[in-house]
Amino acid sequence: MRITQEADYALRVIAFLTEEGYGQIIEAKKIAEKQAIPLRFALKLLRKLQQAGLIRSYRGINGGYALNRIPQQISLKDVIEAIEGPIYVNNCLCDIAYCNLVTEGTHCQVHLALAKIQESLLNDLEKVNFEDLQKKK
Amino acid sequence: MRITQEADYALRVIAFLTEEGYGQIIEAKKIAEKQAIPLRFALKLLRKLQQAGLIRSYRGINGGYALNRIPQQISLKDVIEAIEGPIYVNNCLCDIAYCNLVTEGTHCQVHLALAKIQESLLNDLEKVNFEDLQKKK
DNA sequence: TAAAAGTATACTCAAATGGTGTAGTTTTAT
DNA sequence: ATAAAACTACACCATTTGAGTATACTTTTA
Repeated sequence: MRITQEADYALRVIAFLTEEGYGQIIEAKKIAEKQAIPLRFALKLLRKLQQAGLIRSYRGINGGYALNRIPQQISLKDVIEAIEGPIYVNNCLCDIAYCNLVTEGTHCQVHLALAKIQESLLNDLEKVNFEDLQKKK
Repeated sequence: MRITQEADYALRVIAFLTEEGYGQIIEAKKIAEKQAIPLRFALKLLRKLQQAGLIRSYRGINGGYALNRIPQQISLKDVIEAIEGPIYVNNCLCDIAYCNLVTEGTHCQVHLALAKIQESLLNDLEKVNFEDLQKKK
């Protein structure tokens, strides 16, 4: 019931890019140092953020990474899912094949309850964007 | 961001004991079979539920397990934490030593936001009890 | 007093997680 | 043109966690 270290790093990377300003290109080395992330690990994680369309990269000298959307349009959920894939509170909600207790095609009461918990969690994660986070500083 | 299979099993065990009725003693073998949990694994998990005070055990012939509280007083959170320990949405919220970005003794904005998410999640998990779950059937 | 239950502890195995290493490719300042 | 500074791709490694199993008990009661 915990996000991974990698997702935590990723959240802080986006927060950092937000601080530096939308449109600013920052090289991986600086990002990694400032956020205390091992460089190679940061590079890998940055690529995932890029593939998810949250940031874009610039190669060559003076290259680096910049936000690809305004901070207001990036939510906690976007970042976590960019790293970990879709969020599911339990296996069964991810793939019903995991559920050995499916009764006539529907979930059991426990899993229906978890589905609601999940929905509310996703909602909460979607509501927080990085512009808000920045403002609070 | 997912509960473990073991916690999922545990939720269903409590739901099952609720169905069977408060005060009913059910042996591990039956619980395991009905919930499709490997027997030895179920035994281990049942002990955790017992140590958390959610169920109690009866040894010897005709022994088994029974709820130790009325279903209304057992929440999803109680069961999950009995198995997995306290719920933390990220490492840093569990132990601030994990956080390499602590600024003047307080959490960074990202971690403050996660703390709120966690609070709301815990709240949701606490609100659902097994009497409610049972009623919905 | 034997059998049917639970208890305790330790082990195994596979997958996930966090992190590295090597060998590229692209871009731009000179 | 070209060298250096960036990103890219992919494969590897070590630890931890998760799921499940094995062995040897203890307790209770028919």
